[in-house]
Amino acid sequence: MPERVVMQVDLDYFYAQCEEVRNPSLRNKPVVVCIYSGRGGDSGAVSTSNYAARRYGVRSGMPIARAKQLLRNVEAVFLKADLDYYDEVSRRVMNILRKHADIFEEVSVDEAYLDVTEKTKGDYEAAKELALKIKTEIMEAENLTCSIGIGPNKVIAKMASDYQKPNGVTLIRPDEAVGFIAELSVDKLPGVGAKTKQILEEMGVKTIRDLAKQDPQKLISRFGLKLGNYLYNAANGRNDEPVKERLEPTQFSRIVTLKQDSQRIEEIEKYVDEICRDLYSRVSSQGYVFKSVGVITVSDSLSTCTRSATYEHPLDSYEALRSVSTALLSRLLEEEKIKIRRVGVRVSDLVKKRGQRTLYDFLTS
DNA sequence: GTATGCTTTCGGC
DNA sequence: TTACGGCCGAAAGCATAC
Repeated sequence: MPERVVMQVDLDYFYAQCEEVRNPSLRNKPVVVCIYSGRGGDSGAVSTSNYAARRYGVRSGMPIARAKQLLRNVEAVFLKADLDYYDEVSRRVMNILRKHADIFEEVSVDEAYLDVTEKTKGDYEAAKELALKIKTEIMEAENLTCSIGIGPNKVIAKMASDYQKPNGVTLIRPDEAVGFIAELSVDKLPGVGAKTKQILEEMGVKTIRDLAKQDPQKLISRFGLKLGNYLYNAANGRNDEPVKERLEPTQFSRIVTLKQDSQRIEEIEKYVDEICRDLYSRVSSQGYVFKSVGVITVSDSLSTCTRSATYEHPLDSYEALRSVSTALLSRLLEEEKIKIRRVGVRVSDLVKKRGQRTLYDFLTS
């Protein structure tokens, strides 16, 4: 296969940066974007924060009360996340990115891969020019900065964009890839979290250079065929995962925090009813029915439990979703003697309703 | 034993 | 000192069929 040119674009501290754009007086101050649980006070978690807040140790996922503690002596701003607004900004930015790619893959609200092999004719200098042009265009249209990584595959492009942020451009040519990642810690490799890192550490593997020298059979026996092969190849700068368009969502879910912890099914069912109503209207308005339904619970000790069911024919009404969800919930509550803090419902195995144009139809028309 | 498909958990943002 | 969201996609885990 001829050498590819892959670009990864990451919008910097996205939610907090959107807030700075909407209200420029926030710049220079620590900004913490929060999702409140609805239990009152500071109950909830930090979604993201700007770099001024990060300097004080604020991190995504942290309890809001802890972030307030870290920022107690500072003039900081805490905001409730406005997800609809961020989605709208994201949609406009993705439309800019899409038109510069041969193949475009939207990974999340703030991240995308672009295969630009043909657009650049395989020339890395041209790719760097294109990255600068994209950054300028996003700045002029939305006042947003982003970080861009360019490399011969998705893994190298992602690690390149992580290398210099915020507002960076990092170019790694094919012959530089192995050297660029060699001395980084293994957990810089996408897909290596705390668990894999610890196992590797026990094998005496700390850096990606160490990982690249391992016997691939040994990695496969420890991590399985798929992850073992991935680790071995990625550590050696190789990754053949294609950039591919994601035209349709694969699941929808909605989860809420109860006003207070409960183990009473009648109480929890009230929330499930409401969630099903809301979720069904969202899924239906986007033209989908679904063959799988799952309920998710989070206990008072923050452990997660789920139950799900798959049917041969798609479910296509709120009533069906509610009745399946409550049945799954009662089964879960019988089997697990836990106090529930949060409850949610998920639908997957989506099927497009008849007569609905797919996103693919729309984009290619 | 292996392939397949469904359920549950994990991890990133 | 503690504190704790709402999504998503994909991997891991498990059961079943052959």
